[in-house]
Amino acid sequence: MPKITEARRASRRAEIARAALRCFARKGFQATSMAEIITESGLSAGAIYVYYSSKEELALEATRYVLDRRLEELISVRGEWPLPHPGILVERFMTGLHREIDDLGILIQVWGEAVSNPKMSEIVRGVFVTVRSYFRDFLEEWFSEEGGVDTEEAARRAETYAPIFVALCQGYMVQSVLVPGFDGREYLKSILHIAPVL
Amino acid sequence: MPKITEARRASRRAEIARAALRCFARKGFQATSMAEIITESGLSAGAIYVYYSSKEELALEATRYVLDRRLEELISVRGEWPLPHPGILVERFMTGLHREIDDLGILIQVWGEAVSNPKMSEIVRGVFVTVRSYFRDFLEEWFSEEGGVDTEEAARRAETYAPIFVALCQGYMVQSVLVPGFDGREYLKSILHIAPVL
DNA sequence: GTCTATATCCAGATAGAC
DNA sequence: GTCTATCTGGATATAGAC
Repeated sequence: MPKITEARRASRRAEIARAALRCFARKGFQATSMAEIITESGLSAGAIYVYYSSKEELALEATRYVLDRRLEELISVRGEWPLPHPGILVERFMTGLHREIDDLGILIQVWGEAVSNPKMSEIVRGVFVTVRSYFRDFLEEWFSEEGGVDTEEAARRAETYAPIFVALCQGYMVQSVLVPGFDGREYLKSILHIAPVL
Repeated sequence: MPKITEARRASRRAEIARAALRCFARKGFQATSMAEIITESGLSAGAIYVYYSSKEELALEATRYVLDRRLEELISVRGEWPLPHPGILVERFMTGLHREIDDLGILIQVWGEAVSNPKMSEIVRGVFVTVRSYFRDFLEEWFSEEGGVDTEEAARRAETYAPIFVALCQGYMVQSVLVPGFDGREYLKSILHIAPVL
């Protein structure tokens, strides 16, 4: 049983997770040592292990910490009128990302880690599916309102095109991290000129 | 000076690189130990270190090995008539990928590694830039032939839209690796219905 | 709860016989 | 060139004082 309040414990955990994230962003998950996280956090080995039982648990919690905050913001952009072009959603999503995460590289690293780590993979998959649902729901409305098709056809198209918009977000992230000189603003503008039709 | 022929040496290096890649695909770069690579290759520690001076050098060479083969194939799809929709290029690229690399996950892991490893980053950047040039050149032709615009405008649009098509390839890879149930065929088909316009 | 000090293990890389 | 055996450093995680 803990001798501190639950809130204090949660706050300490978050503090440690943030320190770990800064290290992970610099060197990646595997290449970051506990010693580095300990230094970055300003605490000691003993203290860290009171809150996290292993480096892996810490990595997973830190990852959830970043991704979940991202999703909260994403969901807050619904119910608007008139419906903007779906590309606008990509733009907002990316702008929000830049505002909250100074280093998008950590996300690319998380994907890489997820490839060989089932727990990480589950976290990532959850995020992708949520984002895809979000685009699907929006597109369904959009096709209904702007596309002049019945609801069934709108739903079908939405289901089909949602992964494309997810991909446009993912591609933005990859290129903004790994291609020096990538012009994000131009990229986002171009998406607005791409219209899904059938 | 080597006591074996250069060809034999290159063949051994490639053999080791392939063994390393199989390990990397399973566990990622950092999590793979030299002991695993040694076992997978069927050789011994001493033998490996004759051909590669460090694990890092081996990882870089193995990465180049995969990516370069990919690019060769990509470049072989030029000069066709009539010009197909640009989305067809994405389809061909992805189909080729699946044929040559059984596990696309290794590519996602390479991106993640590249985030914190400058040498890896340079390799990846080179590939992305090459692919982007390829799409740019194709789009320039395509806008000229099909878009009914002058060459200058065609060049401008090509430059603008190329990163979008690169992103569609990247997004395909990410989702096919990390989203169970991702329907690649449907995804590629949908791209054909998305027309870039200005 | 937090610290310092350390046990324990396993990694990458090398030495030297063959 | 290839092997076996091993050195050496640094990693995670723990013990025990405060």
